[in-house]
Amino acid sequence: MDLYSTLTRTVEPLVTLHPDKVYLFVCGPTVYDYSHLGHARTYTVFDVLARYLRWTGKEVFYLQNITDVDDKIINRAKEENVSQPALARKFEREYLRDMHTLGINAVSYYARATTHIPEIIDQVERLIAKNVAYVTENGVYFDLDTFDGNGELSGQERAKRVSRVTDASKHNPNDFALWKTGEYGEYTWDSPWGRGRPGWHIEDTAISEKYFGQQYDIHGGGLDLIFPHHEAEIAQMESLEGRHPMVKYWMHTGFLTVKGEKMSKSLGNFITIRDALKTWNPDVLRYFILLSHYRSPLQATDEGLANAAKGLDHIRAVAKKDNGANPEGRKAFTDAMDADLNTPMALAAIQSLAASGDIEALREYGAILGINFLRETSAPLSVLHEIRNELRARKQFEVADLIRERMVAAGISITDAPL
RNA sequence: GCCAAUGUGGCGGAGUGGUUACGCGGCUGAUUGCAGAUCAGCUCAAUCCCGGUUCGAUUCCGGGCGUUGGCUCCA
Repeated sequence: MDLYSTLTRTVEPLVTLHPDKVYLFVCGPTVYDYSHLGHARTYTVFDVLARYLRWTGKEVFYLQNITDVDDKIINRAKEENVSQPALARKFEREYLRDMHTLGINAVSYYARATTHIPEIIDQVERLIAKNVAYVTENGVYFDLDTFDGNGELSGQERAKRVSRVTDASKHNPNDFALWKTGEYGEYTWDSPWGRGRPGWHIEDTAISEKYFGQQYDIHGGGLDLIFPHHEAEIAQMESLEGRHPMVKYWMHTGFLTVKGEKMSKSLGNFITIRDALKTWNPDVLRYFILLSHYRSPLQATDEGLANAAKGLDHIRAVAKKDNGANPEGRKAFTDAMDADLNTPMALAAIQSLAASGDIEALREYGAILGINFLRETSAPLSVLHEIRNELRARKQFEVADLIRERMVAAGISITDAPL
């Protein structure tokens, strides 16, 4: 399989550090609010990546962190007059529920920042010992002047203002916090530098180092994390022992936009996953997301979703008779997936598999994409269908139509064959 | 200002140095208790602009313009 890496800006064959094993780390959300369609996109993409790699026979350790200590959480908890842990746990639960609904189930392990404080403190201590970090009265900062590789990922030379904290105690405005001393309510811990809490970037490297070591295969996340977050991760991790690159394949998903603007919590233009699910079912959402390549921008519009719903319906309507394997169609599918996870092309292959009636492939590939391409026929439903057909055969159309009307109202589409 | 992504038909959205997927929509016919769906066929139609390389560029190179984003928390 070939993958595009932001680090080299090219598509390269995936060569993992250990044959047949893939270590995949994806930045999870900060749990201070409901997740929106932008999150749905990113996590659907990596869900499909992990499923596909596993399908090809690789053992995938898919690690995702949950940022549950952060300014946003502190502020939000204060606003809502609840404790930080209560707020974080609540939105973590909601996040996981949304993921479950969307069929996102490939993550091997979710790691909370707050349950890895000893690892974080340990990593900060080692960075200080390496003389790449220094202690001030406000906390511990990373000394960016010691790291030559900064800017390699984002293309920004000598990246400026990595930290949002303007703190006179810093040697350089670019330096970012590893540990912030102070009292921050429930989420404050003792450390060699005084009570406080971790900086944003250090949690990811502490967690990934614990489970993967200092080098691993794929690091994913949204495009918005390249700078400064991922740059900072590289600086931290590669400063420990100088292993370079910390990660060879940096995968970044394109933005989901609404009316031409990026969907984000700060802009307030976001559509939450649960709201979207009121109108569209999870299969349609996944189909819509995979209809465009993961690095392209994707417009969230009702027309686009409706288009996706119709397209998926079409596949299900066509895929009826089992005509056996369609080797060209199968090869087209895997070729597309191998080509930097080209899901739009893979879905084109699905169309031809449906048209030719390769039911087995549709079932198998549907499991990779997390989409059911076959019409569901539960036992009660098929009984209902049988009864309707019997009624139609007896020309009792009034009752048959009533049943159809009710079923459609309940969201179950019906296709009658000619009598 | 610096950095990055992106710019394809009525719409969504791929690939490609020469014949441009796939879907949605549109049209015609078949089929049909009706609706829908399906089947056959059709139409339709696009590669931001200007240069360069080339027999030939939408594709490669250079420049420009537009859009979105990053430089502040963000998937």
